[in-house]
Amino acid sequence: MLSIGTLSKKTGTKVQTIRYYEEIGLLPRPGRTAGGQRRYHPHDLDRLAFVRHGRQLGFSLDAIRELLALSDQPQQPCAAADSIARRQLRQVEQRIARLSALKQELERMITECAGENVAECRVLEVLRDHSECLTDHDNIGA
Amino acid sequence: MLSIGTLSKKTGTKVQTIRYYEEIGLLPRPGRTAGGQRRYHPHDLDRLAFVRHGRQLGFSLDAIRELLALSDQPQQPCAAADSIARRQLRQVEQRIARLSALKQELERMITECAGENVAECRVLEVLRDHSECLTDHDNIGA
DNA sequence: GCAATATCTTCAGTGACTGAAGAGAAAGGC
DNA sequence: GCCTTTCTCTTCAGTCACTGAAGATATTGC
Repeated sequence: MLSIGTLSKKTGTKVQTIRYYEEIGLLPRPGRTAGGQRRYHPHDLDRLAFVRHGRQLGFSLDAIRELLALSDQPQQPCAAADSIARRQLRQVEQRIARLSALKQELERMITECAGENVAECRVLEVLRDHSECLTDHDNIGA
Repeated sequence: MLSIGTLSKKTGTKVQTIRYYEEIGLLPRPGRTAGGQRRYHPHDLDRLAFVRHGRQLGFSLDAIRELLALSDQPQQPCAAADSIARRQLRQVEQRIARLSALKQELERMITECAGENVAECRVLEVLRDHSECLTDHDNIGA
């Protein structure tokens, strides 16, 4: 039986985060001691590690919820898990593409900065200049 | 004199977002019609475009606030703007590095997925397997 | 038995918006 | 001038994924 602090240390998850996952139903409600403290099975540690690993891979908690539901039914075909992962991969690729464009623009701003005073500063000029504006006006999510 | 809707269309910013920027002091409080509707100067349009462009480059609103303050004082040396941009560049590079690692791991998950049923699904296996866990336990921010 | 540490609940806050409700203002057409 | 449609107003709550703090109680180690 593991305390919440032990789970926290073993997974690198803050105690409050573990309680938060419980609250939103990602982790089952654990048993309690006579005094009301949570006590976990090793099984719960695995589940939490799964969640954290998914987060580190950039999955949303909703996606992780789906993946957990899949992994609870081992007879299902794995196409669903595959498609979740592919969706995630596409999102990651999009973010990389967008960030690479930003990187280029930032580098250009910096290298072209004359270093004199703000009036000629390339950094501010780029931000001011509407014509160089990136044209996609939807998500920023950088 | 421009209505908030015109600003919204010209910059691709939602009306509520413009009001939000006003509320947090990024945009000055505009004049009002007799009926209480906001009316903007072209000057305000430029400022909003500056903000939005900064956001698209991944600057936080706080960073943009600093940049705006700099651009309001054109006699200052531009070292400050430069250092904000460099900081931003470093952050962007870090995000790209992290996302590239995620991309690799996701690709590996997907290509190795046998496609049979969940029990052998590589996607879920990777998430379950603690030993393959990325070792940095701090920020996720993907 | 006591002190130190861990855990409890509850609430509020973060960043950067977004959405909705319900009411009033402006604009265009006739 | 009136009517309808569209715009805008304020206010409040919600999003995501946590994070922090206050004040009280439990457990652990010595």
